[in-house]
Amino acid sequence: MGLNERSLSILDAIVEGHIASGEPIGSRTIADRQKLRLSPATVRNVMADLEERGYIVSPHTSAGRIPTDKGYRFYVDTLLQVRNLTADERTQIDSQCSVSNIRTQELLKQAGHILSSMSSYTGIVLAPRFTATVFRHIEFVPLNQGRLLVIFVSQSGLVQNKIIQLDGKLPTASELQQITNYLNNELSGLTITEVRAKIVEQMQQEKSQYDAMLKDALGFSQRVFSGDIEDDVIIDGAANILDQPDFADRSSMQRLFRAFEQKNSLITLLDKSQQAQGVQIYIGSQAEFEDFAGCSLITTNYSNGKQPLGSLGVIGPSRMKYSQVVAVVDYTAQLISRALEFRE
Amino acid sequence: MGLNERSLSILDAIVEGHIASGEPIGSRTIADRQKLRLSPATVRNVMADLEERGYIVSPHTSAGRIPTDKGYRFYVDTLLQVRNLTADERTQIDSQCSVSNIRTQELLKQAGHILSSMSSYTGIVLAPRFTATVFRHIEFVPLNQGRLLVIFVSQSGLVQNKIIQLDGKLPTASELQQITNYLNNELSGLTITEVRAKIVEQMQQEKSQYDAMLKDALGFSQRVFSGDIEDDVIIDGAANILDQPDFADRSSMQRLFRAFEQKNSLITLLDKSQQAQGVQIYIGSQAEFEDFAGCSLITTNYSNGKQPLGSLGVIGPSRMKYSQVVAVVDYTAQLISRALEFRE
DNA sequence: TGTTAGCACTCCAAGCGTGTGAGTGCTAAG
DNA sequence: CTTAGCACTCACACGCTTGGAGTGCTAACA
Repeated sequence: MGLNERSLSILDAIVEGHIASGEPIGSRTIADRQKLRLSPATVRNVMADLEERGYIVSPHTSAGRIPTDKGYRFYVDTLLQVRNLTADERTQIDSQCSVSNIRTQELLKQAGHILSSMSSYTGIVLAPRFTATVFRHIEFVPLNQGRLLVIFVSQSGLVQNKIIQLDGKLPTASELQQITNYLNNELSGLTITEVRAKIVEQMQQEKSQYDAMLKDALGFSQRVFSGDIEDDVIIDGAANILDQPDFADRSSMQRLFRAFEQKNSLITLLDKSQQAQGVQIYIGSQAEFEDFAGCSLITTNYSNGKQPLGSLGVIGPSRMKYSQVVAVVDYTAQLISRALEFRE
Repeated sequence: MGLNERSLSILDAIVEGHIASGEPIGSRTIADRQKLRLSPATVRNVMADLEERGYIVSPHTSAGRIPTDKGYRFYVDTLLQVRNLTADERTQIDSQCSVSNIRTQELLKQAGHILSSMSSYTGIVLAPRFTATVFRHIEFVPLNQGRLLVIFVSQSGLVQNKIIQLDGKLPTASELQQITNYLNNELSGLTITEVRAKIVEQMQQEKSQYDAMLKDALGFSQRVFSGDIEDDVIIDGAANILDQPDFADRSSMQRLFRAFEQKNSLITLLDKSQQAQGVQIYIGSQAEFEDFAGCSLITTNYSNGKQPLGSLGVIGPSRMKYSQVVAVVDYTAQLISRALEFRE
């Protein structure tokens, strides 16, 4: 059932050859550059076998073979040799990243830029889920027309804001201050998810029915924390995919750019990879990845040293320089994790 | 020197014909669809004249004529008839825009989406310059590692934040509160530009040398307000330009997408249009617009009823449905202005 | 039995000549 | 000044040919 030594070696040569050149690879090319000296005819026999098993196809009768998605999958799972970054690449990355004294959001943008520029594909970064971050501070600023601006801050310094419309009477400044103090004391140190639970719990307690301030406080905060906060994805270097001959035709470019604008399917994938361990590779038209047919996505998560916060990675053609990109993604994630280590 | 009635009419027909079809327009086509009945030969004479004056060119000997940038310029300045939006289009726009109870940022994103979807080109929105907005509120949240999160809010509810690194002793909570109160009292109602001036002025006064709190307050705020805050441009529907046959070739697509990623040249243009009155049209390789050769930009500013806040518009090929897009841009700006009327 | 040389076959891509149609500029007549 | 007529140009599509790359198959060989 499995592939023998020789088949592996030939499949490897086909995939790497095709990644390097972009052209279909013929039996001759393989026979020439192969350590185990084989004639093209023998290689052809093996290739016919590999084709039957679905690892490679030929675009037409008289062309060489190119890997299928299954072929790529097999390649990254078993044959791929991840190389280390050169010292040069490393310094290049380090110099693009100023870790200290900077907003988390900026840091993540830098990460996106590093990913795209080092890979020459498209860099993507999923910002930390706000619901998973730890509550630090809340602040109310009354605006005009009965609108109330609510600002909340996570332990790491991530800031989110929301405007709520108050219908009834407006609280006075001192009432607002009271509410602020109350919430800051009660909720500090909880994750947003925990905050939500706590609010619901407290609202059900009898006490809240009689204490007007408490009632207001809970009412506000429920409205604040109830809506979903849109997940934030940073995309850098989308234009790079225009350089890829793999997407030269109009329609596939359109498909990709629309997918980038949509973002949802990216979020799903990045979210999944956030929960996983180590570097993940999604290939071609694998499930949940239809919008990105012909692409591969290499991701891993970043953390604050304690828990995963988000994930980052690179999207490029299936015909991708995996060994390099995996190294870049991995290193960038480490860099970002270290930078965030003391923030959350 | 000027063009006579007939030349105008023919130039108009060429531009509109080419906008509608994308093809070069020949003398025959014009002669057929023209009110003033002229033979193709006569039309040809006029066309030769127009070509000599630089309003049109023919891509090759045996093709019709297409407008030059100068031709488009003349067309939009003198010949363009802006049509009104149909009731249908209007409701379509209105339905895409929920004006109330929403963050300014969201509102502007909606505007971008309206612009791109209604024009089927690319919508762009320049968010209000933070420096031009009116200061409302400042808040300090201490983070770990001597980092201080500063949040400031404009009158309209726009929130910006910044992290500053404190080297020396950290202020206590009550000192921070004092500083907060002081700044909120002193600076409220000023624009950020005025705020900057005031800080400098106060720092020069003798008093600030002796009052430690005041010194801290001024020191912090100088650091906060000194850096430039990146102008924010919203781009929606960049993928739409892939539909345009005008940018079918690889290189011009790349050029455009890179320009979108850069943003600076867009900001320059949008900023300029913010200071101007009414709808502005930039065409082709006009000065400051080299990155967008082959494109036109239609913009106008939006306001809060008192002063211009930012600008919005549409980028598309020079061969653009000007009459429709101008109407869309204009209407959208009105919509946004009305929505922001009571916010600032 | 596995490997290899040889051969016929297929198919793409590039090159070339040709015909066609659209559109022009020019000239001479109205 | 306008127009009909005509010769000319050029892009584009079509068909044809050729060359090369690569395949599958078969038969011989170790």
